[in-house]
Amino acid sequence: MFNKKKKIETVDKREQLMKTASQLFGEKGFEAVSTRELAKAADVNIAMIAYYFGSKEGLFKAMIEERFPKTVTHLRNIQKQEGSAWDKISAVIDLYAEKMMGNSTFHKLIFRELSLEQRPEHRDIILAGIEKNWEVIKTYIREGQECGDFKEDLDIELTIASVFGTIFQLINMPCWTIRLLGEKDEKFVKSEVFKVRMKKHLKEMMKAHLFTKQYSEKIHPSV
Amino acid sequence: MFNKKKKIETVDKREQLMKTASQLFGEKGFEAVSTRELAKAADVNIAMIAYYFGSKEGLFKAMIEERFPKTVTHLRNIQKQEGSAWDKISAVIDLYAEKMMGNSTFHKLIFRELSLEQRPEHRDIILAGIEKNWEVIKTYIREGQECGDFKEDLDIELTIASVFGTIFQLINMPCWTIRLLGEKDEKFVKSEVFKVRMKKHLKEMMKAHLFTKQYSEKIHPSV
DNA sequence: ATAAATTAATTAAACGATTGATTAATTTAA
DNA sequence: TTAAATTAATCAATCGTTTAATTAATTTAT
Repeated sequence: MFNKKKKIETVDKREQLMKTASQLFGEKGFEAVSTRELAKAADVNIAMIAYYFGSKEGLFKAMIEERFPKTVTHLRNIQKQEGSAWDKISAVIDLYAEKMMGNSTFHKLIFRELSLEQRPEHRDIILAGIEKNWEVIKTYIREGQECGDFKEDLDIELTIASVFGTIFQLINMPCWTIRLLGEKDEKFVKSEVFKVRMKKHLKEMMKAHLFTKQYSEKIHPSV
Repeated sequence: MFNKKKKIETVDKREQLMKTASQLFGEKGFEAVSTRELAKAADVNIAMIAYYFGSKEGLFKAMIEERFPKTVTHLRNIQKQEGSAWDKISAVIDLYAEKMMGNSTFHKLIFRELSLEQRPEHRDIILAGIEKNWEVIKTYIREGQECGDFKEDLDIELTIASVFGTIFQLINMPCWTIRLLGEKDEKFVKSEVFKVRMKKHLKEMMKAHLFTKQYSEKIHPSV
């Protein structure tokens, strides 16, 4: 055979392991997934974990490092686009709703890792990746304050926590969410209908929270 | 000896196991804590786990069932007290801030369990305990709507998710929170200062979110 | 009330099973 | 031919659980 299967298959099996790990670790937790279960699900020999990643933990670390979404670029692109400060906050909400819903099992993993006191090294990697994003979001909020649209006395950090917390709560605990919403199927939290509803709620809440009374009067004059 | 040591010591060791399990499972996750580590930390023979709870999983289940906070009573007490609908929402925020901050390791455990697909039975126990609380909170929001204080077009369920999500995000991932707030010590998220700040933010955000424009005008007339 | 009998609580040691990791041999690709 | 990739088999260590023996507490019988 003259086809260059080597490189291709190499990448495939390494990638296959990371993909499967992301899925299984996200669903069950790192410790609950054995290397045998993982290798079988990835259709790969168990020794390949050590071959490519050194160990199960090495695979976990590599997975976080390589698959962690590089959101900061998208966030900065929002700045380049025209629009008011609110338009940018609105775009931030859209961006995170899309990102976290599109990769919910991975984000389950990420946030679970942050709630554990097991692997400080992983936490540092994750937080380093997130921290930059906060700064961009803060810029947008301050921009709205400077032009007089947003309130001056906002708790900017906790406002960010509320946006993340809302999405996280809804996405990472599907059983909680469907119970709250009275839905039957857990797949509902992955649906377009739910995504629209979540975005709408977050934007309405943030609008009321961020904008000054004056602005609110201007666009919604009282009867 | 005529002292009734038996019953007393029995309760002690059983209780000691549950207390230690709550702590360790909360910090490290259920699977990451071995029965030996648990028994040693609880200063109890390893066989006592099987003796009192049947198994490690049995201990976990018993711990959730027996230690899960019975919040619904406190929530209903809020109803009995006088005050506006907003006073009740405000009291709900206070209640949950206090409860979740006062027992953060246990709540880490609870919410982590809801994000996993491992033990459906545990999820059902937890959700059954939470569900009743939602209904009470919904009553208070509807009350505010009926008397004209709150907006008519609120997404009540997602509003609840935002309150829970904010607290959860801040409490259950201390490393995330101190990084966001620029603090050094993880103990900050357990401090009184932080608790006050969290309550203040949540109440201000919810005030802006829940109240009608008319009401907002009435108490904060624009210049 | 006291001794004997019974039950409950506790222990150290060991159980088989499974864990993550490694080996040495084999296959594949360059 | 050589290096990389892949395999089945095996490693010691640890896992949750159980055992059989012992101590402590309670009940029963006298």
